Amino acid sequence: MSANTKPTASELEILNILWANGPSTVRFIHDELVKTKDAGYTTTLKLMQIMMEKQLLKRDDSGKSHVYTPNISQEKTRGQLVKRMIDNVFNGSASQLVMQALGNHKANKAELEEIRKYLDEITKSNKTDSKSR
Amino acid sequence: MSANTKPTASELEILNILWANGPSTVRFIHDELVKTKDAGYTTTLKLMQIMMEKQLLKRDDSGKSHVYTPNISQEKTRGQLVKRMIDNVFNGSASQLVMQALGNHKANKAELEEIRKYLDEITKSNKTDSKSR
DNA sequence: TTGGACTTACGAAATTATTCGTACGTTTGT
DNA sequence: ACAAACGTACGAATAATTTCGTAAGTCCAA
Repeated sequence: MSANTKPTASELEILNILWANGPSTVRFIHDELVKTKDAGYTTTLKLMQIMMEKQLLKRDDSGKSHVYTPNISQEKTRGQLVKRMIDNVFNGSASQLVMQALGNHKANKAELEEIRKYLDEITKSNKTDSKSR
Repeated sequence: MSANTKPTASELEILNILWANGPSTVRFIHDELVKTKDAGYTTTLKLMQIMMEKQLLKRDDSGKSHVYTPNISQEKTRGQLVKRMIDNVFNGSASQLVMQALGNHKANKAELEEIRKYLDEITKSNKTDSKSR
């Protein structure tokens, strides 16, 4: 199902806006984009057309302005990108990545608690399931 | 000091080999690379020459074969890449990344323990230091 | 000493990603 | 009705990355 191409950096910017705001026109996306970077309108348009071809986006072209929707989920995309990073940068060790992320960023107390809770859940389901990986 | 260019995917492969094995010749790097992908020898050579220009590598060209050394640390590079991913993919939330990484990968018990220990350390130093970030 | 194996240097092709100009159609306000 | 505003399509320039062919130097064994 759906697309399997890795989004480029620019494509990811567009996807982020779509995931945050729901289905949008090129105009809307572009107005969001120029808040943080320079870009011509047709550049944004072209990018989104290419993303259509790659099946990263779907669109409804029944109205005057076309309305675009992501064709890949944020969740799945994040998973792919994280996996790639674990493989390419951390030699396959997720925990190395985790510790790098924690050490780097100085998470606040609430975040740390959230992570600990999550860790407890995983540990629990690991205990019942004797064959850990 | 040192380089600030972001290594490309191919460059990262080379850096990984160097970080794992220490200073190496093009021949050694290339032999490692072809274990996992197709590549011509001069392609590897050229890549490493370009990495020299970008100051990602240093080299000793006193001997017959030049010996290359990374000019950026694995630690620092990992930090940059993780930061970029947190900003671009996880809207600045390190804990989101952490949980994605943990949920994804099914870390084993030893890894989880390691992470928990690390978490404890951070929590402790957070407690003494009243102003958490 | 000479030829083969090995090396570096480097230009340039191939590939991929990004940017933009221009043409052209539709809508809208006057 | 018509011009300005706005929208899409699309070819092509530019830029960045990756690949490779070819030339030329060095080393060493026969």
